[in-house]
Amino acid sequence: MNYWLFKSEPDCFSLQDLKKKKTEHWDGVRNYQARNFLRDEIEKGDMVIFYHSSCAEPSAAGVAKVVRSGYPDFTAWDPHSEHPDPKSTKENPRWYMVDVQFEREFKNPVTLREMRTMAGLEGMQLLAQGNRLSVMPISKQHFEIIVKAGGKKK
DNA sequence: GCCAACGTTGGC
DNA sequence: GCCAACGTTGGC
Repeated sequence: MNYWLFKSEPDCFSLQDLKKKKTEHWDGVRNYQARNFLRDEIEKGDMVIFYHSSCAEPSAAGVAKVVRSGYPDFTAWDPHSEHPDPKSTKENPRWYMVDVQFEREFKNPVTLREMRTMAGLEGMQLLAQGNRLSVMPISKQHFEIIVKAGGKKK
């Protein structure tokens, strides 16, 4: 089993939105490196840190679980979707997505600011300078440290 | 809103 | 295949 970190802008789609919907497809990723993870490496049963980016307090908000591995992102085919791509077709899909299920909301969201100073998170890709990937791997150790710091919400 | 870091595009 | 121009991300 592998661990991942997914970024989302909470104004767009937050962990609380996922909580309400229970399960949702993680569509709209339009970056090849992230696409390769979604298509080739992320498997059913993998765990995900749900990270809120581009907001007042960027932070790890909770945990989600992958319930369906990579399949074509059909929103790319729809000219009226958020992220249409006319070069992606049903016959030759360019973009992929997975389905995630709500697992846990942290009692205390773990802010980026905190993560930069927390022991044991050295080398985490999220903390690397200029990191822009919206889907990235995270080690089991780093995953567990963040989950522990986040705590359980009743 | 600014801007550094990065990915993508397209002319050559 | 290089690289300048451009667009986007995302923290601050």
